[in-house]
Amino acid sequence: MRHSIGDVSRLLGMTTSALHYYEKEGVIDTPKVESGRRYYEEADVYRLVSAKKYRAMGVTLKEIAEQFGPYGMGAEQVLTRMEEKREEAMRLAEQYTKLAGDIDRLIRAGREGVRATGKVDFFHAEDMLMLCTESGSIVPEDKEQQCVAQRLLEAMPAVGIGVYREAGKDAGHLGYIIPAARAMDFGIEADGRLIRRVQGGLALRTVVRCGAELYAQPSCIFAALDAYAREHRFTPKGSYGVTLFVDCAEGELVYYFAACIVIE
Amino acid sequence: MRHSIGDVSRLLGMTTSALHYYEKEGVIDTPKVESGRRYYEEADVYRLVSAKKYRAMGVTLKEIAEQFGPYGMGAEQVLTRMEEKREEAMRLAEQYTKLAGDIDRLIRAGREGVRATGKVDFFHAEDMLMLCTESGSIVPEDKEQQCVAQRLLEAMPAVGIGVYREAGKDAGHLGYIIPAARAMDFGIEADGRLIRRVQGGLALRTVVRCGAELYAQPSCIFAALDAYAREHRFTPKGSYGVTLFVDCAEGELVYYFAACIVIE
DNA sequence: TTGCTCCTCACGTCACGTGAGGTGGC
DNA sequence: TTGCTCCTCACGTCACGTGAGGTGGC
Repeated sequence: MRHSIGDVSRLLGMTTSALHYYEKEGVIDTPKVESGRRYYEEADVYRLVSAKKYRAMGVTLKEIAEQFGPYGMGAEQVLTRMEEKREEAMRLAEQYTKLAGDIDRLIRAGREGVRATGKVDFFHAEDMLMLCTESGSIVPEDKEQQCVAQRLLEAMPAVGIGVYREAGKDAGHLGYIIPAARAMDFGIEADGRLIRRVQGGLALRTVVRCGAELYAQPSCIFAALDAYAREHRFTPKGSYGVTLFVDCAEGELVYYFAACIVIE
Repeated sequence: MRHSIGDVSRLLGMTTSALHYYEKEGVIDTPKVESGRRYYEEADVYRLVSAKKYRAMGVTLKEIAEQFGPYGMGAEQVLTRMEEKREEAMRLAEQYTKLAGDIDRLIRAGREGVRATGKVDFFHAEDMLMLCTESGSIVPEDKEQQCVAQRLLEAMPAVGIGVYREAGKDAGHLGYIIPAARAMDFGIEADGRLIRRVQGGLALRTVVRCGAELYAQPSCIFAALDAYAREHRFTPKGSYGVTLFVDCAEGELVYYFAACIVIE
C-alpha cells in the first residue's frame, strides 16, 4: 500500500514541509517518486513514526538519520543513547522544578514588597551568602574575582543583586546575594574572603524604593530601618537587602529592595 | 565607574557578541561610545544582570526589552509575567519527569528483549489501548481516523507501533498501542470503535524478530507463541505485541517485537 | 474548466557563536 | 613595535513554518 504525503502528514501531525525536511536530512531515503510526487510505503511510515518517537525523546534528526542509515546502529547502541536521553530528561525535570521554586520565591517576595512598602515588621531572616567587590562596584576589577562572580551568577534566578553592611559600619556594598540553603545546590560555599556568610536571625524588615543614589550610597536602603532601630533601641547586627524588581514604568529606573537589619 | 565590554562579559559569563546582540535587540540602549568602544555604567550592568535573571526564567529578549524600555512595565505586569513563567516551568518539569519514565520503560523492555529473544515465559500483561485501521495499513484511509491516530501519536514515546489479534482469529492488525494507564494522562479513551481496550491478565510472552513479512502478515509475530500454547494446551484469549526497536545494523530492517498471548 | 494536492526554492525564526578583516591604546 | 582588546559585518545553527510561483490529476 502506498500513501500520499498529505495522508502521512495528517497521521503524524506534521506539515508536508517537515516531511520534506526529514528527507533532506536523510531520515528517510527519498521515497519513490513518480511524476514528481512522493509515495510512502508502510515501512517508510514505520520509520517516520519511529523518528517521531526518538524526536520526542530529544534525539536530534542527525542522530536519527545515523541510526536509520545504511550503517545504522544495533540494539546496544540505541539503548545506550536512550539511557543518555533518560538522564537528560531527569536533569531537565529537576532543573525546571527548581526553577519553578525560585520563581515562586521571587513572586512571593515581590507581592509582599508591593503590599508592604514603607512598613516595618519583624521576621526570621535566612542565612545568606554574599559576594561584594572591594571597589564597591557591581563589577569586580580582578579577573579572578570576575570568574568567581560569574560562577555565582550561574545560579540565577536564585541569586540576585543585593546590598550588605557589616555591623557597626556606615558604608554598604553592592554585590550578589543568594540564600545559603540554595547555594549548596550549586556547590557555592563561603570562602571567607570573596564570598561571605551573612548570619540570619530575628530581624527588622521593610521594603524601600530608591533611584540612582543606590550606586553612590548603597546603604541608603537601610535609612528607614536605621531610624526605626534607633527609636526602639534595637542593637543592629549585620544588615542586608535584596532586589525585588526594577520598575521602569515612568522612564526613570526605580529599584525596589527588601531591606533587613538582623537584631539577634 | 565605567566598565569595558570584556570585564562585563567575564562577569556575566557571556561572549562580547552576546552583549552586542542584547544591544541590537534593545535590551540596553547603546551604552556610551567613545572612539568606537563601549563603556558600561553600573546601571547598565545592573540591567544586564536583571536581563540574565529573566532569561533564566525563560523570558525572551523581546519581552525583556519591552520590560526595560522607555514605556516599561510596572511591578504588577512583571509579576503576572513571572507567574506565567512559573506555570510554564512546572509544566515542563512534569513533562520531563514523565518523559524520563517513558524512556525508562522502553529501555527496560528493550534490555529484557535482547536477553529473552526466543524464550517463552509468563508475566502479567497490562491493559492496553489500541488503534487499528480497517484496511490493515499503518495509515488510516479516512481523514477523521487520521486525526484520531494523530492525537494518539502525540503521546509519543509512550505510544508505539503494535500488533493486535482478536481471540480465535488468525489475522493480526498493525496499529498504535499504549498502556491504558498511561493513556489517561493524555485524555485518550477507548471509544469501542477505533480505539479498543485490550484486556491484560496472565500471559505467555516472548520476543521475536521479523522482517518485511510483518506488513503482509502482522500475526507472524505470534507464530512461536501459538505453537507453544498448542503444545501446552493453553486457551488463547487476545494477543498483542509492541515494537521494542528496529535494528538497522545490517542494512536490512529487522523489527523486534515483544509479543504476548493472554491466557486468563 | 475548476479545485485540490503536490512540487521546488527562498527566506524567517531565536539567541547567540565563530570567524574575517580591520582599528585603537599601551 | 608588539600584544591585546575592541570594532563591524556576514554567515551558521536547528527543526521546521510560511509564502511564492508553478505543475499534475480528477
